Amino acid sequence: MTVTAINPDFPGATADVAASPKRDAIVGAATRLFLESGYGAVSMDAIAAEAGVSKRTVYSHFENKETLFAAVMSHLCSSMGGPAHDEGIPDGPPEQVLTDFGRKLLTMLSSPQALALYRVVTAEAPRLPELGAVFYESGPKHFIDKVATYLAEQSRKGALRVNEPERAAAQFMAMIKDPLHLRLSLGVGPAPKQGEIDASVASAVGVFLRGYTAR
Amino acid sequence: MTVTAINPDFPGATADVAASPKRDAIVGAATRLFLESGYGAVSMDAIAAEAGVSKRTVYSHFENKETLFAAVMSHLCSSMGGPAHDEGIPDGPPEQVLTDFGRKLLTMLSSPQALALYRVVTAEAPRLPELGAVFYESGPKHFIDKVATYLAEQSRKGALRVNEPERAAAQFMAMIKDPLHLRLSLGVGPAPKQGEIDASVASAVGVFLRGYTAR
DNA sequence: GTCTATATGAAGATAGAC
DNA sequence: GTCTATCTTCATATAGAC
Repeated sequence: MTVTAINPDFPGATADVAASPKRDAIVGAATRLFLESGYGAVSMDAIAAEAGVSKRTVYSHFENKETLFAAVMSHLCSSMGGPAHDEGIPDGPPEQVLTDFGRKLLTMLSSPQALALYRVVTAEAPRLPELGAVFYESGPKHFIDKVATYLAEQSRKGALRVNEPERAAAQFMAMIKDPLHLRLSLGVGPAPKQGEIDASVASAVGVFLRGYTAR
Repeated sequence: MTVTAINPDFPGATADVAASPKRDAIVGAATRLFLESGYGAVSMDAIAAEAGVSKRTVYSHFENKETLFAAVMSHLCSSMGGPAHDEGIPDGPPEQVLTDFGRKLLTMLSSPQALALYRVVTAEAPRLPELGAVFYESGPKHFIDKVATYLAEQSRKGALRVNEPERAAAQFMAMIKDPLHLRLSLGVGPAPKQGEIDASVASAVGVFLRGYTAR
């Protein structure tokens, strides 16, 4: 699913038309700098320097800073999650499937890139409402829908008892994500070790399954 | 618990010394503007105008913009949560107590003020690590600790079966908070109605209790 | 398309009078 | 302590040559 499909009016959502090397360099440089320091703290001078082009070149490709930012965010949102974004959730026993999915998800969300994107989007969402919406749809909502579909199917099979698949999926994602992600997004504590991720996921999956297992 | 008690080194954490009317006006104006637009987008001119004083007066009370920001954030963190901040969790049956606590918490977290504070802190945390830490301790961690204490006590009484109270408390908070808060913090969707909050809390409490009830 | 150089405006911070 | 007026810096955006 492309961002364009979600909202064609979001600036920068129009497809990456001609693959220009300098344009790519500009977008790449802007991506690094925006994720590192946020929108306001990055100057067009810095972007030009990081990209190895002149400032005039930046302005020949993008009307202004806002447009460039929108293009960068749009691209990041659509490519977020990497391979996991397009993979479906396989059929299988809930404990194994949810544990596997939860580990992948939490590992991804704990990455410095994902945290930086989340921070920037959260910060700029009030100013750019479309940005928040696009991020939510292509990120959290996208994964919630996948889990909800899986839960509904398992419920149909009798493996689980889930009356509101979307709400249950959001609760699952919350328990997987929030305890660690909240700390990390505030910069509290070090990067998590694999064992920490595994333990958090295992506990969350346990609570969730006890809460939603048919009896 | 004051911010000073958490980290005396956090700039602005020193107690509100002399109650000066103009100083209060400046802090009040800065609070409104920072919460509304974030750190970078607010100018010292705007703060002075909003406070009804000259810019020179602002600088006579605060060394620079950073210091003023730290003072505002410090004050907000310590007063966050309103009355609920200092109340303990009463003893009582888990379903009723957790539902009541969850409603209060989610209502507070859904308020425009709390959302604005969360956005600003998240955005500036990478630049000001102490800010993220102070917010986490006086906000999320503070409430997690309360819940953990309650859960441990109920576990001791045999009403619940909780081996890791802190982890369980974080999971509870996550299910209460995240589904709605994530959307709101990204500016997706309208302000929640009371019924929406109640339904979300009721569902989360149900899952949590089924996951942690002794059997 | 790309560069060097520059115009324009805003924001943080200060000078000096009262 | 407080004000008006100003300085300095820097970021967005543009001009004009190649």
